[in-house]
Amino acid sequence: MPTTEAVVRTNAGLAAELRVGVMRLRRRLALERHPENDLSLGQMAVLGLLLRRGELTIGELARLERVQPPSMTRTVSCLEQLGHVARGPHETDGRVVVVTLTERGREVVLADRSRRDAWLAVQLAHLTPDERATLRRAAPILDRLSQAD
Amino acid sequence: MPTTEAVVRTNAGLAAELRVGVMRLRRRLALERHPENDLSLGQMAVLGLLLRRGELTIGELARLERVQPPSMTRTVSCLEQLGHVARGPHETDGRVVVVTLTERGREVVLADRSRRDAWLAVQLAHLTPDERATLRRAAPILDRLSQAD
DNA sequence: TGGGAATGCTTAGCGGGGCTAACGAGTTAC
DNA sequence: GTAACTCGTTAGCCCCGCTAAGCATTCCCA
Repeated sequence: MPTTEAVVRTNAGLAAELRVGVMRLRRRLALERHPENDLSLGQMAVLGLLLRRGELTIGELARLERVQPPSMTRTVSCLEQLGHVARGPHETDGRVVVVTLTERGREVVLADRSRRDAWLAVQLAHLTPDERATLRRAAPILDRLSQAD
Repeated sequence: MPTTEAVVRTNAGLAAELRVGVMRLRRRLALERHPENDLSLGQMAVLGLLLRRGELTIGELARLERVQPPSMTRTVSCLEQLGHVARGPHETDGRVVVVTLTERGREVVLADRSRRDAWLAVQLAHLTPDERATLRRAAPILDRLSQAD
């Protein structure tokens, strides 16, 4: 029976470990919803993108989150119903829908994010500086991996 | 507008980056289902546990995956229907259900895992040795984070 | 300039997989 | 013997991926 350390020395072993770790951590993060807020992980991600990059189309949001358009349509519709986001027409292209953050959405995402990340930030504070440094380097790599073909 | 690097210097910023990265990578990994196999991420995780640790009860599986019992009941039922797993009685405690890997389940999980992790392993091979080393160190930290309260 | 191809979004519907609430069967403690 | 607890299940909710198919709109080209 190989130990975890030995298994992780191969790429396949590292792949398996990463898969399980990523899966479990996401599950844990999804759980961290405050009763008073009703933003899901996917909604958070979209509001975060709009906050950082200004208005975006449905298609751009879908590509950035690596999701199929129908999935993004649904998320945006939900956010629109909540009043956090507004749909608008494109200046020149009648097919395109432009999504913008409403003022209320801006407030909500900032407040919500700080609450939501509070749990994880606390856990991070319990790690050693070395471990935090590892995660700092790992985070962008994970994101890049998710964008690979 | 702060750059990503600056944001990640704080624990809250790192938390946000990790959240997004983990979310996206899990999505990407869940997508990597081969048409010929019908094992989902959750099913893989359970079969992997049984492969490594032998027979386990529903409750043990739920605790190990950090899932509520009803969720594990459903996953195990599905695996049982597929013939990859068998439910059995506990020796002394009539309440407990013991789950074991069938011979077929054993074969399937090994074949499936290698196919499933193939994509990720290829991506890992494209990274620099330094980046791979970072992920090797990060993987167990992610898993530990997922187990925190 | 008219018409087919391409593009952007939506609708409909499927499935995985989390959760809580409530309950029955079995066990334990008193 | 009975009350309290524990394990697993059922029922039902929600999130959030996906594909297939359809409707506008735009683009391109004969």
